[in-house]
Amino acid sequence: MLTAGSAGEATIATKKKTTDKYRRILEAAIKVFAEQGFHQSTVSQVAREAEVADGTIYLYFKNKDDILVQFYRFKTKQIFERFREEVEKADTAVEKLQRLIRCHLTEFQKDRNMAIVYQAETHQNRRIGSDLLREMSKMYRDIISEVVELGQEEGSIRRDLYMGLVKRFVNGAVDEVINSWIHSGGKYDLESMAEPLVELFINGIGTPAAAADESAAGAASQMTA
Amino acid sequence: MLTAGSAGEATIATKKKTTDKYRRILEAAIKVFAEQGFHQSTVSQVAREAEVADGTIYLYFKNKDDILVQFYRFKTKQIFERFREEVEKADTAVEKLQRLIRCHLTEFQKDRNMAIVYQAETHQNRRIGSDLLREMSKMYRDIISEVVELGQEEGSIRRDLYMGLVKRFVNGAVDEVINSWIHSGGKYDLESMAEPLVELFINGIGTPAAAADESAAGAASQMTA
Amino acid sequence: MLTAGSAGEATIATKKKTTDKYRRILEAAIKVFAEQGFHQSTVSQVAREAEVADGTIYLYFKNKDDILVQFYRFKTKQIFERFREEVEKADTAVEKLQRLIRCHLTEFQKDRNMAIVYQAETHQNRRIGSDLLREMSKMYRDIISEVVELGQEEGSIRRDLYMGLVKRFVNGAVDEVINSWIHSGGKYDLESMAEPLVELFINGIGTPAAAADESAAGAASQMTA
Amino acid sequence: MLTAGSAGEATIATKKKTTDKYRRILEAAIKVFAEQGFHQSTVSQVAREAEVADGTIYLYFKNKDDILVQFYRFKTKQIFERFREEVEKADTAVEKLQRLIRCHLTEFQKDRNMAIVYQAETHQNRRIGSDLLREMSKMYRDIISEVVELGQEEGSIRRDLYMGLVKRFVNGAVDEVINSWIHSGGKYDLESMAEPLVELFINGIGTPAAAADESAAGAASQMTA
DNA sequence: GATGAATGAGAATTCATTCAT
DNA sequence: AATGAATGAATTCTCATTCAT
Repeated sequence: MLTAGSAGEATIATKKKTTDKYRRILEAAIKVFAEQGFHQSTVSQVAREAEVADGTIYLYFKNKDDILVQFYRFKTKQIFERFREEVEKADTAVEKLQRLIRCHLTEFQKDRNMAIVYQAETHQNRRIGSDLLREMSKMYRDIISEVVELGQEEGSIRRDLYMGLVKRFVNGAVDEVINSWIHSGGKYDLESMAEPLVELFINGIGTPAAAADESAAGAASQMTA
Repeated sequence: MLTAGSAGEATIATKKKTTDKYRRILEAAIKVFAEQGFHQSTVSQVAREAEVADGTIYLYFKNKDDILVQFYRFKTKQIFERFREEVEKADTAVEKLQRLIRCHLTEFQKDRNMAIVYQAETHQNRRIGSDLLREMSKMYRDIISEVVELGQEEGSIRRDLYMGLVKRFVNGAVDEVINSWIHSGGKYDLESMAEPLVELFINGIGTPAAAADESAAGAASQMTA
Repeated sequence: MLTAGSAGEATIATKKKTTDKYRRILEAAIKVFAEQGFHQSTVSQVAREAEVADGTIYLYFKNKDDILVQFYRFKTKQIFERFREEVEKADTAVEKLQRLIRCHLTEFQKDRNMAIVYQAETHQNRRIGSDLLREMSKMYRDIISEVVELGQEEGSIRRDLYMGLVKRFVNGAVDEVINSWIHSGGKYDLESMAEPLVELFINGIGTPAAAADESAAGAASQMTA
Repeated sequence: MLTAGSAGEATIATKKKTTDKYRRILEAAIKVFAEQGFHQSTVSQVAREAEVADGTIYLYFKNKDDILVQFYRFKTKQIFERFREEVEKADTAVEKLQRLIRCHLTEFQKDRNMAIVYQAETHQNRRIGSDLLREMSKMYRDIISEVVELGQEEGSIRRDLYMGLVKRFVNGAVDEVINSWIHSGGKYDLESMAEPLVELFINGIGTPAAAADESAAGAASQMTA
């Protein structure tokens, strides 16, 4: 999970060892943070879990906060790269959306510790610089935009949508599904929620008949900003 | 906001003063926590903001955590009572849903500090006993259930819905809308998001045509558990 | 136990009530101190036990330490008056000694809380001014001196004794017997230890034969200062 | 005094330093506690006296109480080992008793701070687990038992003795002699009290004549349990 | 690079004492 | 005299961070 894929598979032994230790610390940190929460965790606990000395951590990270920031930055980048890959595999908007959501759920299901820390920090917006948060938000929005715009061209997605709201609508629902899964102790299969969730995004909870009625009133009040 | 409505509107002067100080501390705490985060805030800062001595806080709260717990417990109760009231004012399911969402957004818009602390804790699930969190989740689910079931009877809401997912779908989207508003610095009007959001819940983002296509495939994969 | 016998049975109602409260606080304090130790006890606990307000305590006592000092001063005086009375009732030295020891044990057995606090403070020599402690030590020594001197005149007590040592010898043994009793939970009868203890003081643990041998060597090394 | 003899005389420099610091803290603590009393002393004062940082203390001791407990446990063990050694050096009961008492007094005279803290805690029975206290009491009793039983076989010590009482009799007297010495400011020679004290234990304060009279009455009331 | 002992600033909490009512 | 809410100084303990080895 935390493989620094882009780090270029260091060729020198020393470098390799170094990277190893970096990864070991990061993974240990996520485990400890997931179990106890960031504030309740101590640098010593992370060091013990990583089987390094306390001081060693400061050779790889500026300070305790930096562990979280580096994790978050790396993970965000990694996840969005995966998202892009997945979305590109499909042709239609609906299929793209489905792949996006499934990928999102699958990635978080694969590593529950990561999921816990990632979700907690996303909603904490303090330690993680708000720049990073904004950037992340934008990346998500860009993906959604692309998909929605494609759907609009295809005729499968409505044209009267406020993109900012659609992004929050999708992102919020997925996040909540993940949070519920975390709180449940990760007992059920998260990935299987992808399809029904997308179906809700597309069709909503209303009946077609009601939708027809609603559309008259609703469309009028639509935000278009 | 933080008026302990049920505390019995103390008639004696002494009692009144006591309640006053309790409220002053609670309000100060929420302000400080909102600005700096719970962990970054010190009891001394709260005391200074409330203009009381550090020790005074411990006359009203068991410890630092207890401030948050009492706030959360009280606020949750208060909010859900408001939700119930609002929902009952309307007759149709769609109207009920609209009132619920609008009320939710309005309440949080009214007090940004409260909103910040409340949202952060809801996604923190450490300090706040998970019992309280579960209970809160259930309350939300119950309200949604009622509305959805009414809609199903009316014929305005689909019958093939997995209630657990619908709850997360709605709750998640609303939460994300609130979070975005908080991060934006509370600059725009939150309440105005209610209508378009509900419209999305009802109709989804798909076009009726696409919905017709999708329903064939989608309905088959619907969770009904 | 804590009746201020010498206070003169106040004749005015107000005065009586006042004295009552003073006694109530003192008794409550001894109970609380005995159960938890002086430092572990709080003024509030004493107030609660005495059923008065915290502030009331400061109308009768200068501060927390003063409660202990007043108790100790009063109790010491009371005890030594009793000791004197008892000693005077007998004619022979041995009988006087027996009455003294029995009285000592009986008084402490009568009120275990008092015993606990008294013994602890006697060996603490910090809070209690060392003046008081010295005075107490002197009183004990004076009583012992009298008895021993009488015995020497009678011919029942040896003449080659260093009084300071005899006082410690007797006082130490009695104290230890009381301490053991306290630690045992006050389960057995303390008073019944008086007679065998005095018998030990008088005869020692050696056999007469050995004593004869020993006396030759022992007497030579006797302190006479 | 506080040398952790059994700690294995660390051979590595690092280890040595560690042990050094442990001892430095312990010695500083005893000094500070002796001067001000345990409760009146602060961890900071101990740290200052030991010339270490406050936090360093917590590397070697679980908490403030633990300093006292470790001191007491170690000292108790050390003292009783010395007692045993001394007792074994002599052949007759009287000589053994003399060596025991002299050793007891000598050890406490050697280190007045230790003596103050040790005596205070022995009579405090709160912080020090009562298990430890009971164990200590038992050790003392065992030594006394051995000596007394030997004396009974030799014919130098009376057979009609209640061992529990004899132990308190001896222990109490010695303790009181030490306490008096402490309160006097440690001015005179404590060791010199050993011989006259033992002489008192053996022969008592009565004259042989009186003893003869007394024995008739006394023996009858002797506890034999 | 790696270590881990040492540091000391900082935080929560307690509680004796005061004082307005 | 009595109250008890309020105070704030004082204390213990934690833990991120440093640095000599």
